[in-house]
Amino acid sequence: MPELPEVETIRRILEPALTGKRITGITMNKQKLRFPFPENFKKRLTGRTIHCIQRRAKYLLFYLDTKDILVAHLGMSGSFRLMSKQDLRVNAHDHVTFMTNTDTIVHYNDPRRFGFMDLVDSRKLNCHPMLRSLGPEPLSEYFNAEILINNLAKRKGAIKPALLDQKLIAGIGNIYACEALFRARLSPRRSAYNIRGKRAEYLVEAIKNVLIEAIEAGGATLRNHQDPDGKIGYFQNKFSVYGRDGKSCENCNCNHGIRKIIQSGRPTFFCSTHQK
DNA sequence: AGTAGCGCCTGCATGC
DNA sequence: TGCATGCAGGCGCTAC
Repeated sequence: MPELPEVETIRRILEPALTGKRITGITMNKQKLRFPFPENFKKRLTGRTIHCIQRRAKYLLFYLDTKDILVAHLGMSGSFRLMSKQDLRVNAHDHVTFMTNTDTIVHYNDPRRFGFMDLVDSRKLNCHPMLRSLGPEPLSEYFNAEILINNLAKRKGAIKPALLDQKLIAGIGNIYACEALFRARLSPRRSAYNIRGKRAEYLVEAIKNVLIEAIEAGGATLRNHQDPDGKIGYFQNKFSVYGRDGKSCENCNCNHGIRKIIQSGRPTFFCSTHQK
């Protein structure tokens, strides 16, 4: 599923359901997802208690009572599903199942297997290859106009692909890049280094606001994905541009409406009248 | 050194 | 109906 708001939504559902619970068994029916599972995956997790669940960018971090952290990334199609033991049913693409010392079990489902799981020593979390070059968390105080301007200064290309670069800002994906640029009234084709001063301030505000609103809505649900508790988010109903090509722009009376273009091989949706 | 393109996978919508 | 094609919320690797 997952951009930052969707991963945060999942975290908020899993945390109360799993905190303090002990993993009593693990079932896996694939050797690897995107990458092989780490050595002794089952052994290192079985018997461990989950202390808390945090998030960094689009990664879920399960802190255990050992020094290990279970790092999980959902790729394009990963999801978690909470169930009780009496309803235990394995669906297609349930690749990992966690049993606990309570009635709670968790399935990790991922049809495309672009996600992955790893175990990392908590003291070395920031050295993990997938985490060490991540840029600032957009909802933290460390993400502000000054930082954004700095990070964009050396970028030659357009702003929209730059927003997808996790080294510059962590957690934004294709939907929220499009939505944030619409809110900031900035063209996705504008040069990244050209965003300074007020424009950078508007963009920072737009990014923070769209992410916060999406989290409050329980994330966006596309293609029948479900949250761990079986519910769906509804932010997809509040998209201003994503997937709305050919429709009219809510903020102007232009004739062209919302357009779809391809940037760096990925679709971008915008209104060329509203966004400059 | 920064950036575009490709590949990894499956499921779904579309069009013939 | 059946099949081929294109497309999808991510990201690392490669080649320029």
